[in-house]
Order: sequence, then C-alpha cells, then structure tokens
Amino acid sequence: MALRRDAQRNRERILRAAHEVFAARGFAATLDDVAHHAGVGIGTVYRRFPTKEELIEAVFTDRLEDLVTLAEEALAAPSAWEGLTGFLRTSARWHAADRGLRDAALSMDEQHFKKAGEQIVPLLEQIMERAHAEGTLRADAGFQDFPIIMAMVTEMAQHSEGCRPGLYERYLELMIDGLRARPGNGSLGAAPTGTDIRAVMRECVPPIKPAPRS
Amino acid sequence: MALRRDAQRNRERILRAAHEVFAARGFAATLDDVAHHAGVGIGTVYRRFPTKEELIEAVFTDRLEDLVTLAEEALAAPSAWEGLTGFLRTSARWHAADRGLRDAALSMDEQHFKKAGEQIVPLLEQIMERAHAEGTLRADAGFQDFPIIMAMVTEMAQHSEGCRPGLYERYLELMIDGLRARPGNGSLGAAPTGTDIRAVMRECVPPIKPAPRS
DNA sequence: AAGTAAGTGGAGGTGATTCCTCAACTTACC
DNA sequence: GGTAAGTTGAGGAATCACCTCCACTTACTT
Repeated sequence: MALRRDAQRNRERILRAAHEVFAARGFAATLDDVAHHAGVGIGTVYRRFPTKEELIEAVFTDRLEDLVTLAEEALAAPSAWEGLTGFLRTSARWHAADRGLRDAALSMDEQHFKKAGEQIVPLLEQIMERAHAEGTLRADAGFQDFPIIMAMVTEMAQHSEGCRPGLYERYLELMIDGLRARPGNGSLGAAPTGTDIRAVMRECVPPIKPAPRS
Repeated sequence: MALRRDAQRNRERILRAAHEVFAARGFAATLDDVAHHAGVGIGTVYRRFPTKEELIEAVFTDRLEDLVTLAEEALAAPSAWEGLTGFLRTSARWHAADRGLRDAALSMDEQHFKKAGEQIVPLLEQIMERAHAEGTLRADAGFQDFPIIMAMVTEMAQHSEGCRPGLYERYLELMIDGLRARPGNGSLGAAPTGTDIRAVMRECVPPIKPAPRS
C-alpha cells in the first residue's frame, strides 16, 4: 500500500538530510544526527529505514551511478591521458565535497553497491589500458592502483578541507605526475592483487555497524 | 627519593609494553591495554604516569631524536636527491612499523615533542633547499609538502600493513617520481603555509584526550 | 464527523568503550 | 618487625551509538 502523504514527505526529508549529514561526516554519522537534521523523530527514521545500511544504500546508489557515467565519459575523452587524469580529478573533487560518497565508493565491493562496483571495474581497466597503449601512463602502474590513489588523496582531503579547501589537489597532481611514463622513473615493484585492494579498501572506510572485536 | 627496586622494574616494564602497544594501535591505545600487556595493574600505570601524555612523552621523545638524526644524515648524503628520498623512505618505513612513532611525528608541533619539532624543521628546509639547488627536485615543491606526503603515505601504511606489508612503498615511490624536476610536469599551485600544515597534522592524529565537543 | 489504521516522537534500555580512583592488600628496605 | 612505598583491579563516572516501545497525533475513508 502507498505511503500516507505525510509519511512520503518525511521520507524525502530524511533522504535529503541523510545526504547532507553523510556528506559532512561520512558513514560515521549517526541516524540520530540524520533525524535531528531532518526535523523528525528518531523513531521515524528507523520506521522508514530499519538499518543504517538501507538508508545509506538509498542515498548513495544513484550517486555511484554518476561515478560510473564519469568513467564512461573518461573513456570517450580525446586522449587517454586526459581521460585518465580528468577522471581522477573530477572524482577526487566529488569525494572531497561528499565524504559519504567517498565511503560509498570505497565500499563498492561490499554487498550493497556491488552493482556499481561491477560496472566500474571494467571501465577502469579500459581507461588504464588505453593510456598504456597511448604510451602516456607508466607501464608499471595498473588499474589496481586507482582505488588506492583515490583513497590516499581523499583521505587527505577529509583532513584538510576544513582548514584549507582544495589542498588535496596539490597532492593529486603530484601523484599524476608520478604516473607519467618517463625514462628515469623508479620501479614500483609488484602491483597489488584484487584481494589486497579489497582488504585495504575495507580498512579505509569506517565500519557501518559498531566496531568488531579487537 | 629513588624508586624502590620493584617499582623501578615495573616502570621499565610499563615503558616497554607501552612501546609495543602504541606501535600496534597508535595513540588510540588505552592505558588499560598497556597495563595488561606489561603484566601490572592499571593503578600502577597511573601511579607512575598520571596522564597518557606523560607516558607517551616518556616513550617517544627518544624515538623522535632518532628522526632528527636521520634528517641530519640525509643532509650529509652524497647527493641531495639521495638524501631527500632516503629520508622519505626510511622514515616511512619506521612509521609503518610503529604507529605510535607516526602519531608522535605528526604531533611535533604540539606542546610535548615541540623540542624535536624545532630541531627537525630547519633540517627539512635544508634538505629541500639542497635538492632545489641540485636541480633534481621540482621547483614548486616545498618543505611544507614533507609532512603531508608522510601523512598520506603512512596513513595508507596503517591501513595496509595488516594485509599486505610494504604496499605503501609503491605509493611512496609514485610520489617520489612526482617530485622529480622535469619538463612536462603539471603545476602544483600555491604551497600550503605553516599554519595550514599544523592544522592538517592535528587532524591526522587521533586525539590523546577523549574527543572534544561535536 | 467519527472511526481507525498509519504514522510519529523521543525518553530511555542496552551494550560498548574509555578514563581514572580508591581502599584493602603486599613488598622492599632499614 | 615496623612502616612507608608500592600494587591491584573492581567499579564509578562519563560518553556514545544503536535501536525499541508505546502513548500520542494525523491522514484518509466511509
């Protein structure tokens, strides 16, 4: 049965508030926060979204789609290098402005969000492959490095946006210059595996449920 | 008056245990942890070190001296570039192996540890200046970038040492290649100021006292 | 206009986690 | 053997997050 009109309106309020609160504090934000921000009772939030996961999923599924679209556009850029770096710059900007989106993007291997994850991985592979073929990307960088670089840059962004917005861009540019194919580069050694990446990503996002055993 | 022999022995046990526990969990470790690890009662720890700060200071002051020595050696390296990158690599290795040392190093502007901070800043300036003069370090990188790079790399190290030890080195090498002076580098824009750095560093370390107001 | 199912609010239960104290007990040393 | 120094760990106090429950309010139906 359809929701009553007031319930529908509250649902939308909650989603909007959740977006703002998660943008500011990431997955670490509490549902109490969301409720107050939305101007509704805590119970109302729990009635509509029985678990934090469900709320997060409702808020960020669409935003992850945007990331997928961004990756598709990167693949269509005039040059592979432009596509690659443009994707890095734009997604870093998005993640810096929305901590919840960052946490969601780093959780793409998790149950929720798995769909977006499966869409974006092949795109990243292609973006990297294209840049390798073009000869602009150093040969020993792989698409596995993508999420790690993003995690590092956006983690710094979280720590610095409050006191010096945009600072993270400086370090992204540094890493981008490090990614250029060039004689005289050092050697990066063995690339991490998919399993490594998944484990590291999980470490980089605050647990949604109360912290596990120590 | 001197400590009784058993008290002296316990004090040493506590320091040793604190080192291990802080190495594993950083400043976020609890004094209860330290006590259990040392095999003494919690009260004993508090009798000897009335606050967490005092214990941290007792454990890490010497280790920070080691960092200062490392910087001095870097300045004496055959080439400026070797000195600079060697310092980055070695200190990153130390920080990856000892999370408490990392937290201490990133707190060098704080009350405790201020002494080491005042010693190391001019050394870092000289290391960078020497590499600029040598022409191997890109002109738009400054010594202010030092702590940020270290914070980024060692934060990744904290997240990855558990599942893939040494992974952080890959990204340090990437940043080092990004630091090389080269035609075709992008532009980094304005360097952060000392005030910026201090604010960001504070954000990167878990608060020693219970978290402040929200 | 009245009935009723749907929706609401938020105090408070539950369970973690941390910091730190204190009073009864033990030990080193003279 | 006396006593000051040292030890212990249960537990007080504070904080924090998740989530439940039920007395109350509201939208919609007839």
